[in-house]
Amino acid sequence: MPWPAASALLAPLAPWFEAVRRDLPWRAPDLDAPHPDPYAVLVSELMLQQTQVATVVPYFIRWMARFPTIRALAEADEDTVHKAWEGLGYYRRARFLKAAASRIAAEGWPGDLEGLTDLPGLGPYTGAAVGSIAFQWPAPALDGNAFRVLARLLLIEGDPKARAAELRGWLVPALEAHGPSRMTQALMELGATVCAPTPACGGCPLADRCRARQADRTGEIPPVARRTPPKASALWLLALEAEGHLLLQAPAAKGLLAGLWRWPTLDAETVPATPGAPSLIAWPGWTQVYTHRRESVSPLFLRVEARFTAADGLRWIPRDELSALPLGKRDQRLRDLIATPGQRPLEAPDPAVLTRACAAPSA
DNA sequence: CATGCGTGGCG
DNA sequence: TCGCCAAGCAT
Repeated sequence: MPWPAASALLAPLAPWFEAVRRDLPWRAPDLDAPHPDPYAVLVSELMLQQTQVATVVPYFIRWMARFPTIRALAEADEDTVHKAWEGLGYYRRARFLKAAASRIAAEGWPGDLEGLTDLPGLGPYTGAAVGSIAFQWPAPALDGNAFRVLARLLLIEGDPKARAAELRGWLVPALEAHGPSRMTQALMELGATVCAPTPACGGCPLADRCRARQADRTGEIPPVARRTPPKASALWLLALEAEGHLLLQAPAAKGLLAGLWRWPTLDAETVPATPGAPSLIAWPGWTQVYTHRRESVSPLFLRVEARFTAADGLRWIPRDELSALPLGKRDQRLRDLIATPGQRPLEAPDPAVLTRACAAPSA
């Protein structure tokens, strides 16, 4: 069955959004004008990738105070940028955002959708979101929310992302009729608050025309994708102190927690626990969960007499400079622990083994 | 194109 | 406790 015209089908979304929309710090009051600060839209959209609104709000406010303009961000150093992103996750977004700011500072804002999508960290969704919300271009932005709403409304079988191009073309007249910024945000807001994975159809402005609802199939549209189970590992997380300095691993260029400083880790499989361990302080461990990994973390604190020549990638950091370094949640947790008294462990690795593992190979 | 990338909240 | 997932993107 062919789809009805988008402009008429989605018309109830516009007044609904005007009535329910939240006053978020990146939103402009006037939905019909270009946004007064496209940079604010860019920042918010990068932060909102795979991240919920409530989590983003405080980060956005601090970020805009710290880097108020494209130029301020373009000129910032990488540790500062990561520090402002610390705890938000998916840290390469921070590097992409800085790289995008550098390009915009040098070349100005792109003049079309393709130019936006070519910026680092901007794909089909984010490019269209910035284009429609910041510049009022009729570029449909399809995120997970929008795909779910449209899949149900139009009763699309299978993965709606496979029909993204078709859906975007279908949506353009609706954006032109009701306003690109208004329609883009309304579609996502509906998916986030009403047409959620478990829908609340009673509050939906499109309930009377929703094909999935008419077929009583909202529970199975769209289908949920299977995901690969996380890999499990176990490690010692080591805070090693000497002469008022702590041993940290410098940021990696790619991979998990790239761009962040980390405590040295030792594979718990290769460094067996030994009873005693008199000079160590340990705390009860915890399970650290990432998207594709589960780490069983055992935090340790070891003081040694003198700084030794550290292994490649490890650096001695003065204790009072530690708080300025960006760390992931796992490493923040040990940073917090060493500020408080600990307990002697019953089981821990041999301190000599830990020290040796962090030292440069002797000549 | 399947996989990797963080974290917090929810049922 | 645990699995699911949230305004995706790059490789």
